[in-house]
Amino acid sequence: MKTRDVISLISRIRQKVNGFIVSELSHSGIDGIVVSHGDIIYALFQNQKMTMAEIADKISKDKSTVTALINKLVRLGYVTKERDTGDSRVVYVTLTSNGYELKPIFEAISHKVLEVFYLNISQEEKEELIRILSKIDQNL
Amino acid sequence: MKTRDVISLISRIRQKVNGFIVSELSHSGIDGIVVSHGDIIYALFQNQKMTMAEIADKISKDKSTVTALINKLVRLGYVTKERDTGDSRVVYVTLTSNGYELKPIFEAISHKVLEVFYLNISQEEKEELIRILSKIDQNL
DNA sequence: CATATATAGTTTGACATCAAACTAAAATCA
DNA sequence: TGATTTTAGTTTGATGTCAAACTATATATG
Repeated sequence: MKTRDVISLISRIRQKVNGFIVSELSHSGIDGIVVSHGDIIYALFQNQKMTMAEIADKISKDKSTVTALINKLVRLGYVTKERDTGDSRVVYVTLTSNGYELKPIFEAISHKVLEVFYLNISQEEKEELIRILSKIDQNL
Repeated sequence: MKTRDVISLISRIRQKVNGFIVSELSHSGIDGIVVSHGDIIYALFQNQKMTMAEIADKISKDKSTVTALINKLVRLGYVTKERDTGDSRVVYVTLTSNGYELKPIFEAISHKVLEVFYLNISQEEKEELIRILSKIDQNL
């Protein structure tokens, strides 16, 4: 019984975290963005310039999904697309200044989420959790 | 770093498990069903007769989502809907015989998923994992 | 009792998501 | 070099998902 429970538990936690993040974004006046958009922006903080394929790989979404997500971020003014001059199949995505301005907000939210997430969880427990989850991740 | 990782880890595991389940269902000749449908059917194995609201609550989905999911399950012949004779707002959902026939298949898949999921995870680790995840679930 | 409020589900519109088909360009290779 | 294959992205169609508006019925309240 516990066994099957662990999967619902994981689903539920993920869903709550996503809800939490979207709600926090909304509180910061950032609307119309879902976690996948956040993942893309987050990835671009670390990698100024990424191709569509790199983004798809990074956020584990289908490339056609990424097309839609990026088009929305373009519409919202957070990123721009430009074709590679050498290989014109390739599209590079970069943050606009509006996009960069999200960084401190994202960091604050990230911090806040983890604060709630890890409330009353000791350092040993955190490490144990990540260790076990990593093993499971590799199993699958 | 590890901190934010744990959330991607959880998302990734959930995604892999979902993919695994859908793939297994497909191997058993059951197509056009996603995990949410599975969750509903699973819930109905334990509770022969449920209202739409009960199902929504059980699988943590919006009631309008449940309307769509149930309509699909009706179309596929796995469940039936009928209105309460007393309170005609209420709709009861029950499994058809076709639906019941899924039970052994679901059990086999559930078993198989957990076998892979928990490969090389000791009993202590399982318990520790569930204990920590339950705390996190309550934090959120 | 009549009006107001609450409740159960459905409908509608928007959007994330995927898979499959498609387009265009690059790389391979014969 | 010309044909084939591979690669990067987009488009299209289907579907799950949610929130908000809506319908219909039941309950509460004056």
